[in-house]
Parts: sequence; structure tokens; C-alpha cells
Amino acid sequence: MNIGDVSRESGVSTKMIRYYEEIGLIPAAHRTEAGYRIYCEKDVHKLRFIRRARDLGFSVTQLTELLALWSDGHRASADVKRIARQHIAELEHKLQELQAMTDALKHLAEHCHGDHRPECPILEDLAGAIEVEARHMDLTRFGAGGVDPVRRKKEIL
Amino acid sequence: MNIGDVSRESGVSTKMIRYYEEIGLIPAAHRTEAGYRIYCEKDVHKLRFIRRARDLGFSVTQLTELLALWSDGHRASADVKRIARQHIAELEHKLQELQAMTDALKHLAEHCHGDHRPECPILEDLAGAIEVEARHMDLTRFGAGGVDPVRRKKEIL
DNA sequence: CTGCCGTTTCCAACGGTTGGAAGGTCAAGT
DNA sequence: ACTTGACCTTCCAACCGTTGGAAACGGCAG
Repeated sequence: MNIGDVSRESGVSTKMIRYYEEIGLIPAAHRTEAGYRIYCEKDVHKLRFIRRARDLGFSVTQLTELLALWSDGHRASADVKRIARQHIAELEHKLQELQAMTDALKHLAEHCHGDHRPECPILEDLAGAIEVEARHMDLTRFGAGGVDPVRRKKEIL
Repeated sequence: MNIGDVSRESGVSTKMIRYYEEIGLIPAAHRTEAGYRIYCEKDVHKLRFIRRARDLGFSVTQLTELLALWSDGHRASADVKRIARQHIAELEHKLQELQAMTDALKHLAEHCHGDHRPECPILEDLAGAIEVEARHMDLTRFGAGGVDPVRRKKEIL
């Protein structure tokens, strides 16, 4: 099988297959005399595994661990579960932050007339707390725990 | 005020201030004879505006629009609300996908013994549906609507 | 032999942010 | 006047995962 075939069968793009090989997530494929990569059914399975894990949001780093455990017949399921739990925690963290953003923005949007007039509570909020009280309430909804907002954004979006 | 001062007062890093200037989100700052950027209170306000919008997850592109509306005294609040609504929709979309990932993964983790034995439903699921029925159920929880999974990941994480 | 499609490698971009290196400036202390 | 340290400048690179494109070659059917 050529790379296009495994791509179609696994749902991983040829670009990404080459990339995964480059970063060492999958071993370098054998080549034909002309330099074409050759794959077998086993590779298709592995790529499907990768794709499913990516669909669940696992990072490539986590994938490396998962693949190692997958191919280790003597693995302890506790190790797999630990990785999964850690990832779940990350996902839930993102969920919380995303939810906070959504709530805050929806709250603002609800109070915006949305007509031809320039007055707009959304802009007022962004411009920095004309109504300090209300603003403070919205902020505390976010910052429970005082998380660095810069760091926050990176993790979420 | 130098760039470090506005950075402290606005909460936007000096790196990002220069970046925002480079991409045209904010106009190029005036310079001293030595080439130092000079800022005033107005710039601090603008950067605070930017930071708050970024904290709410607005993209730089959306920020460009928001800044334009902010400085336009004749704006219609409807335009602001439209941008906000669109962003809310994006956030809610990400929330849904993230929630689906979390649910699926939690479901798998719950059924994993997490002991010394190698048997692991998480790996089995990733490896591709030993129990096809259950697997299918989990998948449909995701793909309601048949969204391209590749596109999905990009949007969410 | 000529198309056409698949494959190869390499380079770039996305978005937003951070880090570091190499060098110039400013203000305070000695 | 000189040093020191904190600040500023630009430029380049990296993160992460994915996509796009260009230029060149292989494989196969007509």
C-alpha cells in the first residue's frame, strides 16, 4: 500500500502521516526502490488508533505513551487510566474557562439593545468598567483563584 | 511612558504590544530620538480594551472590528452585538465538542479497572471497536451531523 | 510517448505567545 | 567620567498540529 491508500483507510492525511513519521510518533516506513513509502494493514490500524486518540483530544506526547502501552502486552491498565484521567482533567479545565467566557459574553450581549444607537454595554465593559460594581462581579466570575489570564488563554482556545 | 510602563498598566506584555503594532491592530507608536516607543494614557486604555477582549476569547480579527466600532461614535450597537453573537456561537460550538470529548473519555475511563492487568477498554476503544455496538454509540455521540473530525480538532483545542 | 495522478522533499503559513541573543539607552550611584 | 543594571531595540526561533504549495520524479493507462 502507498501512503495515499493508508491515508484513505485510516482517515489520516498523507501530510500528517509524513509528519508523524518525522517527529518519531510512528517508525519510518519501508521504501520501494523509487523511494515510495510502503505500508501494511498493521500500519492502518496504528494510524486509526492515532486518529481516534487525536479525536479525543490527546496530545501527540500523550499519544506516544498510549502507543507504547498499546504495543506492550504486559502493560498495567492503571497506566492507561492515569493518562486518560490527566487528559480528562485538562479537558474539564478548558471546559470551565470556556464556559466562563461564554457566560460573561452572553450576559453582556443580553443587555445590549442591538439597534442603531451607539450605546453598547459590551463595548463599555471592554473599555473598562463604567459600572464598576457590575464589572467587578463579572470579573470575579472569571478570576476565582487568580489565574494568570495570559496563561489562561493559551490553554483554552 | 515607555513600553514597559504601558505593559504593566495594561497587562499586555511588551512582546505582544510590539506584535499588535506589527500586524496593524494598533497604530505604530511615536518614537523618541533614541528609537524608544512613546505611549500615553489613551494607549493604556486601548490596550486594556484589547486585553479584556482577548480574555473573552475574541480573535485579533474580531478585535480589529471591535476597536473600529469602539472609536466610532456613530456606531450602531447592533454591529457590536452581531460580532459578540457570532463569537458566542463559536464558543458554544467549541463547548459542545469539548463536552463530547470529555463525556466519551470519562465513559471509557469509568470502565477501566486501572489495576496491574493489561485489559483496558480505553485502549480497546482506540484500537477500534472490539465491541462494535458500544463503539458506534460513542461515535454517534460525537458526530451528530457528520462533522469532519480533522476540522473539528482544529477548532476546539 | 503523452497525460494524468501519486509521490517525494522542502519551505511557508496559520494564531498567538513566548524566549533568547546581540546591541543601544537611560538613570542612578560611585 | 565611569560602571552598573534596568530598560529598550530588532531579529530569529520555537511552540502545536495542520494545511498549502512548488518543483521534480514514479507509475500506469491510453
